[in-house]
Amino acid sequence: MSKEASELTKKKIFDYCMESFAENGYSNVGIRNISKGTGLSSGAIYYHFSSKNKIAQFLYDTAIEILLNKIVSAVEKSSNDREALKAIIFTLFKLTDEDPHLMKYVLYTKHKDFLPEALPICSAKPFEYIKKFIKAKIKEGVFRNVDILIASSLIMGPVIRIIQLKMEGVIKEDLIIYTNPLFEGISKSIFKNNH
Amino acid sequence: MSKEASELTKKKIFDYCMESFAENGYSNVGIRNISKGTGLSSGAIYYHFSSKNKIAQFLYDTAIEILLNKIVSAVEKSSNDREALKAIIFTLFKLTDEDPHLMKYVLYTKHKDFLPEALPICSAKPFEYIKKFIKAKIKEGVFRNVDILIASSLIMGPVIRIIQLKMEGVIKEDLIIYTNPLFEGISKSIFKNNH
DNA sequence: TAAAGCAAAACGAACGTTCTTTTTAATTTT
DNA sequence: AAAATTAAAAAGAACGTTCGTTTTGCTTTA
Repeated sequence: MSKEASELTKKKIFDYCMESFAENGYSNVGIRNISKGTGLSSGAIYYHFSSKNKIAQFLYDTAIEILLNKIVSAVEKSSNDREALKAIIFTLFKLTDEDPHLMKYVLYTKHKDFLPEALPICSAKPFEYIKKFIKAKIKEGVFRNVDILIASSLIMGPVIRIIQLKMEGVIKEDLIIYTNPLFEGISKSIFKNNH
Repeated sequence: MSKEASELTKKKIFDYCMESFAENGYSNVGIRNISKGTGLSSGAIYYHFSSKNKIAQFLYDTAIEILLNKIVSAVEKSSNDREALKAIIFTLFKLTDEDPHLMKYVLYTKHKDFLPEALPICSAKPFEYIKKFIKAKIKEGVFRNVDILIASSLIMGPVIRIIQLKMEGVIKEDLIIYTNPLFEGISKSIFKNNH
């Protein structure tokens, strides 16, 4: 069988599990369920992944990497501090709109329950990157001089909250429309100069 | 057998399950585990609760009620708007310090995974109460006139974020020490007049 | 024709739950 | 007051089912 076909079935497993783990929870998704959902046999699944848990790990690692890349490139494209912060918010909202399952799996899942050695999500690379960004802006005197935990909570708290409201079905619309109003609110709490 | 003794064993099951469900996740806690943890037999457990799921429901309902009572009484004791908001934050932080398992079970659990008809936590009574409070303050012109979703995210987002950081082990200290600095930050984003 | 890809059946362990039996404590009877 | 009765409480084995995983064997492709 061709290598592309093999990669295709692997992708099929990936996609279905991302959606199903996110929507139904890891423990509620069995191999037989994945089998039915992908149209593959359990043997085929175990040919591509050595265990159910390894699928979850792979999903996690991949999702974290995607998220990190998007955030880094969003920040690097920005030409000033306010733009950078807004870009972070926009990127997270946009990704939630475009790939809700991925975002749900990353931000709305207790990975510790089935990935014992996974870092708490706030300590994962994307959020460590944001934390570093915030730290730098405090040091530069752009953000108010408050405890880093306070600062990152004031900034990321509302963002993550909005995303969770979307995931819980409270918000129906695309999240990107909330970028500006939320940014305005966050700005007032964290920027030293609100010109 | 005495009624008090019966209530005591029920409490024993309650306490162990609250802790164990919160720390290990509902699916990872079996009846045999509860049996071992409480020193009771599975028969004894099923004598007091008709199913494992019913235990989880009971925990949820009880926790929600405790939370609601604390928040309502905190708000009602306050003599002005700023005090009221600070009291909400303080109450949530204090409860997290005093009963981390309860708070973890309420705020850090995907109840939908095992309680199919549970409301999303943000739509549960305590948070609906807070939402009403925020709505009223917007109407009164105390808070800025922004979308209610934005307002509640700006206010509760950072609070919940701090609580989650504590639950993930990132924060070691008691949360109540963060009440004032966080309140100051949130104030700037939401109050019309920051005197 | 060897290897890769997959299907299907089967395995043992663990699950939630049920069942029967025993223990315990309070109440009633003598 | 002691003995008998009753019902609640708890124990623990057993049940059927589902779980993740393994095994075996058949296709299909390089």
